[in-house]
Amino acid sequence: MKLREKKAAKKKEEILRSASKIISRRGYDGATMEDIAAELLMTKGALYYYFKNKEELLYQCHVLVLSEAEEKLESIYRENISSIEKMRKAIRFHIEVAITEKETFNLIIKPEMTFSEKHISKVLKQRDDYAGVFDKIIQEGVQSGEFVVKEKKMARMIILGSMNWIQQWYIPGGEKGIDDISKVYAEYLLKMLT
Amino acid sequence: MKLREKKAAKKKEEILRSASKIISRRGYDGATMEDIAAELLMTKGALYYYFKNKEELLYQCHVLVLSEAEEKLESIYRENISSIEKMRKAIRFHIEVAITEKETFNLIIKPEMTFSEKHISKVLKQRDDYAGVFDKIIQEGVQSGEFVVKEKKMARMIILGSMNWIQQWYIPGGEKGIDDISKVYAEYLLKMLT
Amino acid sequence: MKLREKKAAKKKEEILRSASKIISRRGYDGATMEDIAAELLMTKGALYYYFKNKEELLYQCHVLVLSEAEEKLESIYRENISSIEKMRKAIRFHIEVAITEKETFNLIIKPEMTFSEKHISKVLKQRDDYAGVFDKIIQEGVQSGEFVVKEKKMARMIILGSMNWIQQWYIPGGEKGIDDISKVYAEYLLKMLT
Amino acid sequence: MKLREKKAAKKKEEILRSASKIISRRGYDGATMEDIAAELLMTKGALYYYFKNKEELLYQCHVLVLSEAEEKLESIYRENISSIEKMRKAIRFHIEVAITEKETFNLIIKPEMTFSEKHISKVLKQRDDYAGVFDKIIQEGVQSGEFVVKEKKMARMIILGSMNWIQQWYIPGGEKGIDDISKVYAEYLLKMLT
DNA sequence: AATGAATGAGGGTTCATTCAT
DNA sequence: AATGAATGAACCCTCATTCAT
Repeated sequence: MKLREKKAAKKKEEILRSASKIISRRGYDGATMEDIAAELLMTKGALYYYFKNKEELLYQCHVLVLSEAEEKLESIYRENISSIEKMRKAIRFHIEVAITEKETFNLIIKPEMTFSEKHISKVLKQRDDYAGVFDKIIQEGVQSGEFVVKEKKMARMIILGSMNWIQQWYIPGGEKGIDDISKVYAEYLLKMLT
Repeated sequence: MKLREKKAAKKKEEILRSASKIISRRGYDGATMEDIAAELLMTKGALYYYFKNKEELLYQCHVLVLSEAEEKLESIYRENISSIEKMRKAIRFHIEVAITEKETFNLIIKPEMTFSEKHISKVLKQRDDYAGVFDKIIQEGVQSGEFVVKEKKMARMIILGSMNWIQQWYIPGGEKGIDDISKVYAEYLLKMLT
Repeated sequence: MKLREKKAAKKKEEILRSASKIISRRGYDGATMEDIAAELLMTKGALYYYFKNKEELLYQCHVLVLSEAEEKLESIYRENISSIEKMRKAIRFHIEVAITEKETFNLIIKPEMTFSEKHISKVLKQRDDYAGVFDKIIQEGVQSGEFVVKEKKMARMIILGSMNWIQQWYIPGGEKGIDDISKVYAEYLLKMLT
Repeated sequence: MKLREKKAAKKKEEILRSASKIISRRGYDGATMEDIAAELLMTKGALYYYFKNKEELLYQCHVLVLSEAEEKLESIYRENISSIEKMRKAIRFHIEVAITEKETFNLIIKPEMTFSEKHISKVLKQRDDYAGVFDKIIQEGVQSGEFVVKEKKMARMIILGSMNWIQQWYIPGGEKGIDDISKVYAEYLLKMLT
């Protein structure tokens, strides 16, 4: 029983990983169920054994990717370091995820166009939760006097927005590596906050 | 003949304006040729008289929107004001365009997914040209001593990225208007540059 | 204009005739849009130019067939003959339709299983209207003293039901022709009414 | 072994009862093997242990339902009462079955559309056998002078057809109950025979 | 005796595209 | 310069059926 379920759960996750890869490569509309299945050496029909339909599959992708990321982010928030250091780590982490898992992170963009009413609110909630960790870091920094920010939400938007944009121009193996980018972004964005 | 051509050109532009509205409302895949035609009280077939295919139509949208925007941006750059003021104006302008013409500006995101190889390089070139104006302002500001920026390209990326992200959360008629947003963004981003 | 429209209307009717043929041959679920299109030497897609979807196509079949039949039935009712004679003619007509156009008449059976809520009420209404003509004839016959019927609705149900069942066993070119059947049915059913 | 077989037979019958319920509720095409299995708290696959395929399952439904009905009908025929009374009872019984077990009785309609050549002749034979009991009652009644019928087959067709049609309009819990309907039908149909 | 998992053939539907008129 | 009509490819999804376990 337990074994079976575990196997099924593993398969589901496997599918989700593949799916998010394809989806971000081709876009939500561009990624066909056939594509996703092919990547997994399955047939279309098999996907429907695990997921009710395309939207459900996509939604689960979103849940998987974002909850993992949020967890990691929270752990950074709980570390016993200065707010500046937390923000630096958070920036570094987010950029890494946004780039190396570009595939899955793209799902976050334009969710209204992808999700039906049934899921949209939950999707937005999860996004807010994730962004909320950045808010908490900023808030903490302001209270400790490390940051000087009046419009905290706006600041957070600027930080996240600028990082999410990286995917647009980042070229793997290009001149600048993730490390370089992270350092500069952290430096400049922290300059804005302090 | 000349008249004919002018008439056609006008019609073409009319189509492009409508098209970009629809496309950004529904997304590139979501917008059907039928939708676009309907908005113009035309039939699908007529569009093909003016444009070879959907991609061509989209490409022309991109050209139209971006060249207009670049022109305006250049005119700001040529104004006889400080670099800080130019940047403030540029930020204000870009945000305004990105929001009020969100419709058309969305075309800029993820061009590789939409355009075939035939157009992609030209599209990217135009984007670079547009971004180049920001580079020029930064460069000028650094030379004049107004800005202190070592990684100029990165700084520009942060500026543009953060602004382009606004569409993701901006709600027309919401708490914050474009003016408010522009002011805060300009303040914070300039804080980063100076 | 008028010409165009007429042409389209003709085509629509053509499609409906073919469709009802196929549908009754294979059943509603068994009849694929491909089958229907093939019969008309069209492609599937073309059908969707004329009809929104399969249900709409089917619904229009129903409307076409039943309104024609009702009209004819009404004309029998308006003839200047005895109620007995009217009933005899109506029986004869209905049997003929039910047999020779078996294809289309089968649509009437089990409409709840075929039509969605959107159409079901209209479909049932039309069926009632058609049956209503039989009611009128019975009513008239009772008033004129030709018929002796207390449960008029039931009598009508028996009459229509028995006739609709003919399709189940009738074999074209078999021992009994439509004429024979009609005569016997009329005789026996009238015996019930008088 | 014997026990095993008995157990299997019991299970088979259980399945058939459930199946006919589902099938008639949703129609033959509408009822999926999954639906049928679910009603029995089984999985799809298990059905295939007992029945070769869907058609076989349906065929066995038909056999079960009809042979039970025929048996009962025969017992009515063997009762020591007048032909009129037998017919009245037969009518009453058939209506009851057709309504309360509407689920299973629908299988009888349009068998050609459901069964392949392999089964069709046997299905039709069984239907004929069932109808044959009505024939016998009519025949007996004619010989005893109770009925006056020349076209006996036709008369039987009218009787059965009118009754089978009841499902089309009968609404459980409606104005008329089975008792009422049976009485009127018996009265009118007997009027036709006598 | 039964299950979970997978397959594969189709079915309805949408749409960019074409073309005669 | 534009339209109505049609095509065809692709897509999402369903389901009877199979099979290893």
